[in-house]
Amino acid sequence: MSSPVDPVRVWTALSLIPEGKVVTYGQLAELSGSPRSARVVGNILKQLPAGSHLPWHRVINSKGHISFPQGSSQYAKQRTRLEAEGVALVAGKINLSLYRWQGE
DNA sequence: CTGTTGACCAAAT
DNA sequence: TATTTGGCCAACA
Repeated sequence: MSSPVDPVRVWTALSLIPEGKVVTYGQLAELSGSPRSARVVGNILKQLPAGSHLPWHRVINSKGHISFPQGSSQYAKQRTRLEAEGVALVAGKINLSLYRWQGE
């Protein structure tokens, strides 16, 4: 029994992530009601309009890394936004046990 | 229809 | 500890 991924639920869950906290793609998938759809969530984020106010930068992968190639403008953007809200990267990596959002 | 791809993940090697 | 492998789901050719 598989439920399709509803982009609206992803956007909603995303909007609830507090400043200074992060979630993984897999976690956002389960918060959206589709526990096995981490990759699909990534695709949905990719398709967000440029002007979106949603905190897409608070989503990282399970290793604590930003899922963009280092040196890309997107990587720089995400990193800058994270650090601006107090999320530190040590050796390019975020400490999940410290910054991961524990849900509501 | 089959095969490939991807802002992913966890287990096995 | 580092890589590879297999699984996942949706979109696309």
